[in-house]
Order: sequence, then structure tokens, then C-alpha cells
Amino acid sequence: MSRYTAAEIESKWQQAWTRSETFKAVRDVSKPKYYVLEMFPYPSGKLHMGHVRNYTMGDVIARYKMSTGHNVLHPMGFDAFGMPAENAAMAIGGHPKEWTYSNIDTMVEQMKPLGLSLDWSRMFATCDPEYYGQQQSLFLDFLDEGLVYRKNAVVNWDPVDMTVLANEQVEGGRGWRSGALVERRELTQWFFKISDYSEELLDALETLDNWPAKVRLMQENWIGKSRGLQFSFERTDGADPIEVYTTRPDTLMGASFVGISPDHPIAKELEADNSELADFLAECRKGGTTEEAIETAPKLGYDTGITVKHPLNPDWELPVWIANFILMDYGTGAIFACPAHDQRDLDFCRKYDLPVVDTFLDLDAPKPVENEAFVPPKEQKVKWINHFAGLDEATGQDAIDATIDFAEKAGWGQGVTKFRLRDWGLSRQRYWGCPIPVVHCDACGVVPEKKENLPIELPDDVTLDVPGNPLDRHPTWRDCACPSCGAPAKRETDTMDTFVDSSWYFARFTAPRATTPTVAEDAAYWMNVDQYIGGIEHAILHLLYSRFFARAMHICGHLPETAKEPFDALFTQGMVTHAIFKNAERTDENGRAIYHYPAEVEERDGVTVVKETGEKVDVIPSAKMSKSKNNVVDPVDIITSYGADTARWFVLSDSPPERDVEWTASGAEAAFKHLNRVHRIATDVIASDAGNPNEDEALLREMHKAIRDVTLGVESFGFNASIAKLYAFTNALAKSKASSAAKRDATRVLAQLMSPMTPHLSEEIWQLLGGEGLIINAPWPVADEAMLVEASVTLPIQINGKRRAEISVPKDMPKEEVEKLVLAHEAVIRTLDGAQPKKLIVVPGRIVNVVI
RNA sequence: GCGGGCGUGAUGGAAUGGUAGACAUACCAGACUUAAAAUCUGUUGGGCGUAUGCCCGUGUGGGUUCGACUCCCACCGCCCGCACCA
Repeated sequence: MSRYTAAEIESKWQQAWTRSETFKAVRDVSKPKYYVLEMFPYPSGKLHMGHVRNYTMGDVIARYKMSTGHNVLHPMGFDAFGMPAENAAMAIGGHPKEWTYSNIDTMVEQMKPLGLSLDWSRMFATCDPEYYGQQQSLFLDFLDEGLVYRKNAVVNWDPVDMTVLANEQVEGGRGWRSGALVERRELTQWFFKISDYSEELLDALETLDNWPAKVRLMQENWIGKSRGLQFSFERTDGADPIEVYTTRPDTLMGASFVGISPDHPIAKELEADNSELADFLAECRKGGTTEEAIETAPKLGYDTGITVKHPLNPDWELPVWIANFILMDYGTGAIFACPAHDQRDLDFCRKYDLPVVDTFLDLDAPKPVENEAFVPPKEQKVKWINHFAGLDEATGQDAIDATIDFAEKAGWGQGVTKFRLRDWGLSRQRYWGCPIPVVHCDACGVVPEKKENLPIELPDDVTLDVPGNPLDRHPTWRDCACPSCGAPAKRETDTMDTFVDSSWYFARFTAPRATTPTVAEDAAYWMNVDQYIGGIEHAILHLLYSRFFARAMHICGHLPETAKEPFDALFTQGMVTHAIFKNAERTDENGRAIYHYPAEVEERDGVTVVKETGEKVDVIPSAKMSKSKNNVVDPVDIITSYGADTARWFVLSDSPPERDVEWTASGAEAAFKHLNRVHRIATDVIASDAGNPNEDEALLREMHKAIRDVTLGVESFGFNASIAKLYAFTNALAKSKASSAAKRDATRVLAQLMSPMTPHLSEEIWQLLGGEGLIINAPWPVADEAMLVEASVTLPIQINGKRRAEISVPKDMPKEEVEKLVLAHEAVIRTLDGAQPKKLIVVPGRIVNVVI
């Protein structure tokens, strides 16, 4: 009897697949195509368990689809531009390019032993000039179509390092290297006109039936369609009126003040000759640019001294305040505040002693607002106070509609639909990204580069030892001829947001070596991505940008109309986590917690301790794997000790795919034991003689149930359920007394059902048991409906909703007869004690409930 | 702050509104073994009871229903995103 030697088996079958080019995707109109894609990785240099889980899921789908007669495209690439490469160059020297490509080599070497069904011939990295050159070409096409433009936008500015900071580089409002307080600063930058597509991107969400509802909801909220009232407050000093936008015009009678953003033109105008105000605005401009930083900053206000007239009552004057929580990007950058029905406004008014006026009260508990704003759902009916349009009891929504209507008729306001979605700023003041292919010419202004000059390649001779963009300080790279007039000119040194790179890579995979961004026949054949798999952290930005890009590429003729929604189905998988072992008895010399590696601790009498010292350890379960917490499990180690099939089996087995899975040594061990067991069963089947000649119908039934349930699990991302079923089937097979021929057939089916998860072991068993060709090319088993039908069912009998007994009845026994049987049941008679049941509920084939 | 999600035995988790705890881990017991490992078999939500059995139990509190892990409301805790991280 041979033992299960994963390393041998896995390399043998990987070679077999490579030899026969099993996973090479070739256009073939005679077969239905299937495009499965996992979000491509950033080349950090180390494959982690999250990658293994992500790619294994995709691989299960890809292999299953191959077995069901599909022509599968399953590619892999690298999202290779970005800050970590620059950070590494700064920290350890070297060049981002070398760092990145060497990491890619390492990761490919780590990925290959997983036995993924990838078409490696299509691989590319976004930092390949062949890729980003095509991206520059797309940018120029977008420019032609008016999909890109320039405007001013705010960035994080480090006043000490004199450089732009990413949000990630701002820690607690300070620059991560200099420690200086971060300021907000305006720069001229490039923008994609994604906001023009707000309505379309919103409406099309409804067509994405195979996307998680939560992702669609998050995108819907992000796009943020709202209907509100736009109108102006006349200034008492006769200057230009202040235009505001509000989604709650119904609360106009509760207005307390008019608020404008610190970036509002009026604020900037007043700043010029008011040093106190200038100081206040400088204070407001401190801190990061994230919405979170702005929303959670302490509320600050400044009374401008300007007053405005209430539109419904010219005698009612409202003060104009500058408030730091008002965003210039949304609406008109000016609001009116209604503190009674908005907590933020209320806090502000209490702080600055501004009036609070109720406009409506709770029907059930009418009491004036004190320190908690009354903010009922818009659908809730409320009691109105002195409403100008005569409302008494009405919902907020009715009042909003009535107010808009009223304002439009009276002519002082207009109902307006607005979106929260802002245009996508793509300029980055960094080296390791795709250069924006434009030239700045003194005579011609901003001029697009000629397509024949693409790719505009990044220079290799740069240094990153000082802050700032090395392209700016390069001695010659900026110098070029103006594409328009030919005079000496300067290249743009900003590069593109890495989100641009990942917004069309899925389309590039359909023709990765083409000299145009895409090729019509390939795009038409392979698009759309039938199944896209990735982390929930990409629910909004990456997916929304990709949806926009697909539309923009369609406009420029690079994608067919049908690819405007590029991802037919989306699945968001959970993380792989691992316990953290934190020393409970001491910290390091700097007072920081000490984290122990899993190998350093053990359990003694139910307490986890450090092996060497016996110190107690706090176990924090299920935490994100992190280098600093010493809880990272390296897939390479697992593959070395157990094999890829074990790693694959485990990451699929213990949790539903959308949820986090905790990596445990015992779980990995269990997976390994199971694969050993299956291998043993297969070798035993061959070794045994004819054995018991009896057929085992129970085993056959179990097999057909397994076929049905495993298939269902694979098709619906219930991989954990598929695996549970495979355990059950394996148990049945191990216990079966069937003939060896019958067991051989069942074992072959077991190998097939396991093959998407454990492809190497399955190929091996298939070969051992005399299967023809490769298991990957064998058709997927089909369940025999006749074997799935049970003749009788067990009906639980509930009394008042609690299970008390059960009866076994023929599957299609009429209700009346079931009722008779139930009433005659000993437990029911005992409980009824002569009384009549109030009600008898029989759900055929399901349950019986006796209500007494 | 805003938006989204999650919460079930010792542990990971299963359960179209219909027997809560499938499957696995861990633990315990047994078989095999000189012994251990491996393997195989069995037990295991908590409590009461000799027992037929009874009571409690899906984060907390309410509600809808013949029946709620599942639907509704409120609360608590944890996680993800917030536009320059990828």
C-alpha cells in the first residue's frame, strides 16, 4: 500500500497539466466561454493565506466550469505600481522597479505550487511599459471624448517635507515622517468625469443580480442620489445672494443660521482683510483631507457678521457662519442649519449659543428639542408647527415634496437632484506610477502627447532618498518637444492613481499582448468576467471605477456595448485570520506588548503559555494576519509540510467563503488527515479482492446526494457546505460493505467531486482507479434523480412549537391520515390528557404542530 | 461622524419561517500496540431525574407567528469602507 506523498503527487500532476497546456485559453466559438477572475495582487513579495483563499475559490469555479464543458479563461497578473515600492526604496535603498519585479518573480514561484488552473501565458504587470503605454493611449482617447479634465483640488501637504502626502501617510493629523501638522493645499489636477455617469451607474446597479446586495447598497449610498431644494438667501447688505442646497427644505422654518464652507468663495473673499478670520480658516485647513477626519474634527464656527433674509419672511434675519464641517465639494458649499432636526447642527448651535426652533414634533411624545435632535425616518408621520404650506400631520417626505412644490410655484427655489459622487482625481505627485501623457508648452498650454510617442516611459535613473517626486528633479526627463508646435516643452510629472491601472486590467487579459488596449474579437468573445472574486474592501472604489472605465472604453470603441457592466457576477470573500498570542506577564523595554509566534506557545492544563518561560499568554482569536503581531502563517511553509491540496482544502472548509476563516494548526492537520484517509480508501479499493458481492444501495444514495449537494455548493459559493458533504460521503464510503467494484465507482466519483478543491490528489486517484485521461477533462458527474427520492419521511411532532416525538410516514401520505396518526400517537395522547387540540398544523413532508 | 456587515456548544461553523448544533476541531472512553504515534469505534449544548422524561438554550430586551437563529423595533459588542493604501 502506497502512502500519500503530497509533494510527489503535486509536482507530477502540475507537470502533466503544463505539458498538455490544459489551462491555456484559446478562443473557441464552438464552446461556451467562462471568464473567472480573482482580484489581482499587489506584488508585496510574499504570498499570504488571503491570496491562497482567494485564488483557491476562483480555481474551484474555473475547474468546475472546465468539467462542465466550458472554455475557461482564468488569468493572473500584478497590480504593480504604488507606494510600497517607493517606501521600500526609501527605507532599504534600491529601485522600485527592481524591488517590484523581483517580488513578482518570488510570488509567481510561490503561486505555482498551488496548482492553480491559471493561463500563465497571459500574465502581465501594470508596471510593464506594454501595459501602461496602452493605458496612456486610453487616457488620450478619454481626453478626446471629454472624459478627462483639469481643475483644482485639495491635497494633504506636509509643510516640513514640502511634499504631498497620501491619506495613509497622515497619522493623527501629522506627516508620518516629519511629524509636522498636515495642511490642506490646492493643486491643479486631472479628473475623470465619473460624476456625469452618476445616474447611469446608479440605475445599472439594478441589473447586477449576481452581485451581493450589500455591495450594491454600498455603491448606491456612495453615489448618493438625493432630491432637494436649491434656493438663495438674499444678503441684507445687498451683495450677491448665498445659494444653498438642502435635502430637508421642510425644516426651513427651523432655520437657525446659514453656514458656509471654509473653502467657500465668500470665506476666501473675507479672509483677505480680516486676520482673525484668516487664522480661523488656517485652523480649519489643518488636518487631513479624508471625510472621516473632517466629520470627526471638533466643530468650529466663525460668525462672519453677514446676515441674510429668510425667504419666507423678509423680516427674519439669519446670521452667516463659517463652519468647518461643511464640504465645498457637495451641493453648493453652503447650507442652512436646522438644529432641532440635525444633531450636528444642534451641537453647533449649543456651542455657539444660536437659537433652536422646532418645526415638527413626535405625534406620540410631543416635546421640544433640548440636547438631542428629533430626527425621525422620513416616512414617519409627525405633528407640524405653524407650517407655511398648512401642513398639520404629515410625513417628512410629504413635507419635503410640498415644500419643493411651494417654492417652485412661488418662484424662489427649485427642486434639484444631486449626487454625492465626486469626479475621480487621478493625479499623483509620485514616481512609481503611469506617467500622464501630456506636455506643458509655454505657447500651446497643456498638449496631449502623440500616440506614436507612447509609451512615455518612466526614467530608471532616479533617487528616492529625499521627499517629493523624483520626476520633478530629474535633470532631463521632463524635456521634450511640444507635440503641437515643436518648441521645447516640459512633460507633466504627475503619474496616475493606481486605481486607473486596476480599472481595465480585466479587459486587457482578453488580449494581453495586443498593440492596442484591446482587440475587438477577443473582447467580444471573452468579456464579460463571468465570476469576479475579491475582498469586500473593494466594494466601492475599485468596482465603481471599473464600471466607469468599461463605459468610457465602450465610448472610445475599446469594449462592446455589452461590456459596460464588466462583471456579471461578484463574490466578496472574507479574510484568513489567525490567533494572536500576547504575553500577559510582561512588555518589552519600551512598554510595548510582546507577541509570540504560534510555535513559541503551547497549552498546559487549559492555559496557553510560552514554552520556554511558562509565562501566561493572552489569546486574541481571529485577528487579521499582521507581521507586527507575529501571527502570519506562510503558505509556503504549509505547502512544504502538508502540500497544496491540504492548504486548499482547509481554506475552503471551515467557514462560509464570505466570512473570515481562522487559520488553526489543528484545522490544517485535520485537512491533511482527511486527504490521507481518502488516499488510503482509494489504495485499499485496489488492493482488496472482489469482496462482498452485495450492492450497497445506501452508499449509492449517499453518492447521488453528494453529487447533488457538492454541485449546488460549488455553484452557490457554499464551498464549506460542499466539503461537509464530502466528509459525509467519505464516512459512508469508509463504512460501506459494498463490493470492491461498487466502491471503486463511488471512490472515482468522490475524486471527481473533490477535484476542484484538491486537484492533484484527485488526478492521482483517478489514475489509480483506471480513469481515462485527466480528471480535469472528465465530465462532471450528474446525480440520478431517482436515487434522491426517499420513500418515507420522518415527521417531527411538535406540541406548542416544541418537538416531542416523531413519526415515519410514506412521503405522499394525505394530510388527513397524518392527522389521524398524530392524534393516535402515544406522546400526543399523554399530553392532551383527553382534551381536544385547539389547532393541528400539518406541513406535508415537513412538520406537525399540535396546539393545545 | 456617515455608510455597510457580523454575533449560534469548549472551537470553526450547519439550518427555503418548520426536529437548533449537520460536518469538522477539541475533549473523554474503548479497540489495536510492549508503548507511543497513526488508524478504527463510540460519547459529548447546559441543568434536573434511576428512568419513560422535564426545564433552559442561537449577543441583550421587546414584537409578529401555530412555530423565529431566520422577519420587525430598540440596544450592546466586534469588523470593513469613507474618495491619495492596494
